[in-house]
Amino acid sequence: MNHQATVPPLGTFQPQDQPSMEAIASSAWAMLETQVTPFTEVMTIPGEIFRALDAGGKKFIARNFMSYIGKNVLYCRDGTGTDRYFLGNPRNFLRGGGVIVTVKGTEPFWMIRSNTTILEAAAAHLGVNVAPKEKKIPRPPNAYILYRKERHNLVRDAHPGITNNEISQVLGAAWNAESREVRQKYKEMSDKIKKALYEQHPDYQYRPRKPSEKKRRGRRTASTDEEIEHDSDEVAQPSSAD
DNA sequence: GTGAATGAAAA
DNA sequence: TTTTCATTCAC
Repeated sequence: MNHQATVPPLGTFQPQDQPSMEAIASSAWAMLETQVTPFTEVMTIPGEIFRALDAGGKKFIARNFMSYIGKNVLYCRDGTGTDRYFLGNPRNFLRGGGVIVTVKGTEPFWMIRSNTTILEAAAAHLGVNVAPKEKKIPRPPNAYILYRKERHNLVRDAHPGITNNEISQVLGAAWNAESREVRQKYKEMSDKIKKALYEQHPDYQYRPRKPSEKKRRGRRTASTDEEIEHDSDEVAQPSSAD
């Protein structure tokens, strides 16, 4: 408001109202220690407190906790949205679909695997924007698909109640019975469409998913009887249970 | 999500 | 050689 003519003593100013780092660390530990029970494996640290700690303070807290659980510990930011950090053995972060994400130059953070991709989570962690993922470009239709598409409605109207599967059977037979010229005509159409697609999307590339990751379209063949490879992404979740 | 046909492209 | 997927939409 108004500036008084108060003159602070020169050269003698000291931030008396600033608690020392040691004081912060020890009071932080005093508070966190209340979480410790004989079964505690992971400690939760409010973001505010975590940030008030410097490297030495964090080390101090970590050592104290280590002496309790007798295991190495790791700081991990909660990547699921809550402003808090976890401190515990890495194993405890890897259960129930949890993963530890590390981004070069930053502290690791923990998150539960969900619809959010690791890249998106990492971007959020860094407060950085990620280029919106480009929409998937559909495969160009082949000659038969074009043929079927063109006649689909005709067959429909001519056969009330007919199913799409039956339409496929009808048009599949019709296609095979079609003259070479006619089939060639559709082939050229599909080639034109394909060519146009490659001009619009020079980088386009057909990328079928691996033998079904999720939506396996049942194809049963002698060689399909093998057991499907299991995704063994071991992940963990901050859990004291063991 | 699956099925039912055909065929291109990839693994 | 085997698998996905592009079209369609009832189931």
